[in-house]
Amino acid sequence: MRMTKGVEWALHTLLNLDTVGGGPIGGATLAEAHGLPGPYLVKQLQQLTRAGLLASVPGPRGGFRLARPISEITLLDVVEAIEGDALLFHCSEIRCGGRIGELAPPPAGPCPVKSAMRRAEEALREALAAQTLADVKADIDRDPAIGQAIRAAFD
Amino acid sequence: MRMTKGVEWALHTLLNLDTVGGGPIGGATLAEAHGLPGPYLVKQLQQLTRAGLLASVPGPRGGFRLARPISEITLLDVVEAIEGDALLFHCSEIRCGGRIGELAPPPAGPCPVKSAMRRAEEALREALAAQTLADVKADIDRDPAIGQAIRAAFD
DNA sequence: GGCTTACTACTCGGATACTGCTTGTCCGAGTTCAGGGGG
DNA sequence: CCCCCTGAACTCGGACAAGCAGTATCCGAGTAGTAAGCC
Repeated sequence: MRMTKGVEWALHTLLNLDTVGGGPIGGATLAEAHGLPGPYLVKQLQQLTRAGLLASVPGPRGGFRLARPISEITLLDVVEAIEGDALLFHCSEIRCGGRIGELAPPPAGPCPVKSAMRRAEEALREALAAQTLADVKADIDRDPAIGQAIRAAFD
Repeated sequence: MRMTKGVEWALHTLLNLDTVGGGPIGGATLAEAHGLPGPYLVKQLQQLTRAGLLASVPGPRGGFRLARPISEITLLDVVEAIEGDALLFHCSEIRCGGRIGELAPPPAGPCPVKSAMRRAEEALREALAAQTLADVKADIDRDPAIGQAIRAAFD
């Protein structure tokens, strides 16, 4: 039950793109800003592009730019873009296997264990969807020096 | 971001132990009930024992029994026992690495990205802690045939 | 007949292989920009 | 002097290895029950 590093990388990179603004920025440049392995970060950014969070422009002077303002990007959008839409708890329906499955017909309703876990998982998704990247950036901007350093790193 | 199968196995096994009641039940018997690989299920049950949810008794006629009533076992207890207490989102503090880290001193406060993710994760933990195994069992017992089949499988 | 004792069978417990996913890297297709040549 | 064309360099995109955690399995340590032997 561990989240991929790509989520952290994507979040910071999206925030950097908003802080710097302007035209597209190359994947290598974005990676150097945080000391990340360039090609692998690009792999994650491609998933963000497929999810519609980023737009990629090829060729020289190309790179990635935000597809929409960060106030319209939630944490859930980023997590789902990187991690996929696979659920946290996958029910294997083991209640229908083994001796219990042989002795009783498959129950009609959904698995109560699955339902209970699904409720908890829904709480996570709601909490992720309730926060946008703009909220996070407002927290970062309490210290103006940080935004200044980020802009300087991309010159 | 996928939960271990062991969580599902542990939840069903704990519920079975409560349904059957009585003395300890061997790991192999518990595994056959759901058609699970026996030795591996025992490995998970050992973690539940270490967490204080189960009590193990060695020797013939031994096995595992509940260490406390399921009304005092939450979903969070089970998840933490199996998955460990590692957080879902691990912050690598990449904001302090690369060019940004070279240009600016390490920020004082906690990473806002980490804080935002931590809030969402806390919502998950609260939702897991709010549900006990007794709640799940009450849902299962709506169909009396299921409990009957479970008890029959352990005869 | 009752008690002690040794044995056996069954249990948990940890140490040991195997598989799939995360992580990391590389090379190729496509596009823009720049420079040179022609009109 | 302006326009067109060709070349090159830089970008993204997907295909290709390495490391690690989850998955599955096995064998050893320990204990209770049992049966035999002795008093």
